[in-house]
Amino acid sequence: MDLDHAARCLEKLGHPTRLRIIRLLVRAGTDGLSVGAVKEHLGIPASTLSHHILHLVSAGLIGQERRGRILRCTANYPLLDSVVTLLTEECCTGLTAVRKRAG
Amino acid sequence: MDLDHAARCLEKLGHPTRLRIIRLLVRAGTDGLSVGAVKEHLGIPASTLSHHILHLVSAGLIGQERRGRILRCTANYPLLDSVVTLLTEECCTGLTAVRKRAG
DNA sequence: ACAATATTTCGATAATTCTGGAAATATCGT
DNA sequence: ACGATATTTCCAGAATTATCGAAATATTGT
Repeated sequence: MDLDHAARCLEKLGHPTRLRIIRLLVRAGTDGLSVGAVKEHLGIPASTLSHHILHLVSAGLIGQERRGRILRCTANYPLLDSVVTLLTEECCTGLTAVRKRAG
Repeated sequence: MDLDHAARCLEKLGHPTRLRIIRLLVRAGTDGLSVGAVKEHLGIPASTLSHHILHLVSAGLIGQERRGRILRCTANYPLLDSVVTLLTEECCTGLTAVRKRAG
């Protein structure tokens, strides 16, 4: 996970709709949710949703597995973890110290 | 820190140049760096840099303090912490469990 | 007032992103 | 084969973002 890859992931996460998709999928657990279920939850047009999901897939943030007509989406927990880790370690060095200082 | 605000922050962090700026400033500590110093480090035109810095300031990710001709930029550690926290708690619930399960 | 330094604003262009209706594709059950 | 369901792809338009040279602004020292 280098800085450019992290930037690409953060860019994808940095859209309200996509962040909602990720939140849904993360909360859905390892079974994930179908595209249709996500659509119901968010109440947005199918094509718009499809585009956003494609963004997330392209960055590897979610995975997909087809089960007949249904396409199941799951959060890529390890990758999300890597992004958070880089943001914490690479970019937030000293954060702990600052927080301690601030109380 | 609601989801929309987090998305705005992530969007700003999701650009290679801006992520480099943040990394520089975080590593520079609470004293931060001047715009010129950042420019030297990254080697990009002043106007381009200025725009990116404006993005980061607008999201509150960095703060600025003028000292004569020099404009000192500092990372907003608490905000960065909030973003990481939201991404972890709100969007990565179950991550620890998954990791434990995976070994 | 002037020259030098630091940074922003202007202005213009190119590129990318977002959105969603309509049509296409894929799969299923009958 | 057909109709229904699930999802994507096509297409277009609107909006936003990225880039950077040139000009403008602000500050300092002399």
